[in-house]
Amino acid sequence: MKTVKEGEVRRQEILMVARELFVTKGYEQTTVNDILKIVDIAKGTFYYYFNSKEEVLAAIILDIVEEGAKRAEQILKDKSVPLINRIMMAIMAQSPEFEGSEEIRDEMHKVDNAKLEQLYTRTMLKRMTPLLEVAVAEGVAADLFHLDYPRETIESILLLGHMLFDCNIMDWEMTEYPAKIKGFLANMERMLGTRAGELKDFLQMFA
Amino acid sequence: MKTVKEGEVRRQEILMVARELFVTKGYEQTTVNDILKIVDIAKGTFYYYFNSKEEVLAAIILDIVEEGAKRAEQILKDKSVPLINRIMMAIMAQSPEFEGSEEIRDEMHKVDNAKLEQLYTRTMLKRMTPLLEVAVAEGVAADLFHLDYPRETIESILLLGHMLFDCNIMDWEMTEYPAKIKGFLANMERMLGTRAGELKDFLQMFA
DNA sequence: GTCTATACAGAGATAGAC
DNA sequence: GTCTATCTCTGTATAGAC
Repeated sequence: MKTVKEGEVRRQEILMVARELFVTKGYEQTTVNDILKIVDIAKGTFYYYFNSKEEVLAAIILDIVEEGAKRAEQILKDKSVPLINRIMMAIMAQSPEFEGSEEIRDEMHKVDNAKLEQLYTRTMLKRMTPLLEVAVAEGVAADLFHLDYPRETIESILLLGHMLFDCNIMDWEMTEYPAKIKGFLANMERMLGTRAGELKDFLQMFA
Repeated sequence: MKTVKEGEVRRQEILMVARELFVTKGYEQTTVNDILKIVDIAKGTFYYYFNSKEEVLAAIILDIVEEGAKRAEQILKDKSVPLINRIMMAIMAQSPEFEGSEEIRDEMHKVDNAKLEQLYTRTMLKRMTPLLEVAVAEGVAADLFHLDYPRETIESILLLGHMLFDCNIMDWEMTEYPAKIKGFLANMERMLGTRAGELKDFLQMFA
């Protein structure tokens, strides 16, 4: 049966279904046929809209990163919160939550999804670095931060935060996380060149 | 034509050929049939030795990481060199060189090899962390380093060094590298809690 | 234990008709 | 825009030779 739809509608349908499947079954475990069955289209239609399964992945990741960046942006502009806390919260909030469901995020990283992870890291760094550059510049101007390589430091912090909050690259036990988070915060402080302990109230959340 | 070889010999043959192909053509672009043609065996033989193409990849990466760790170990035990320099050199030397050929390493990262990269990172961290833990403990005992989360800090340094020296995750221009390396060194110093400038002679190499 | 040969299911991707 | 048919590749599973 042939049902014709307007291009953008069809495209969004494919993206929605694919995202749901990638996130629940994993990227590699999801076949193009799985997607076809649910969207109820033929293979040729799929490849009319996307050149490859990977292109679908890239589009989805762009959406996910954009959603995270929007949350981070909101947090960073609330000047009533101390700067260093805003930065930390922005990094945490940027992590994909998928409508608040933690279970789905866990699924995302349980499975073997090297491609998804790598593409996500790359895209996220590109999108988030400029946001944090502004925030760090604010801290430098206010004499809160003291550092010589802001751009490199931001990239490092984002990368480490990603490994910590989003990534399955280290197979840590739940019990190890408090130490990992405290270590991350301590090193973030040192790299930014803040007076030590500036983040103390934050640290107590993980004590 | 049937040539019988002792198991370990055949296994090594497959690994050698696969490594060459993965590195020159990329993991995804290399088919099992490519390997078969060169080793001159049947498909059944390949799957007699390995359960999957990915299992071959894991074996190769284990070898590569082991070679890097051996180089790092050598460097770390030469007590005539200042500790912080040894650590920096070990991190650089650990990076896969494949018999000294930089071209091949470039190939390795040019292609789309998420699985190879991720598995490498994981394996490398597992192997290298204990080595650096010893070195950092040496520094702490000598009152050179001052840090509260040695393990987390080592993981961070290795991860960042990997991103810098081995990884194609950031698409940096050649001209950006000096700043990236200097930034990395500065942050490494800060995380380890050395007196600033301890690495100054090292930094001049990239000035 | 080691190897060949081959057939086959299911994956991603393409070509061309409508 | 959509479809069907077809291609290549991975990986499984044979049956059997030495």
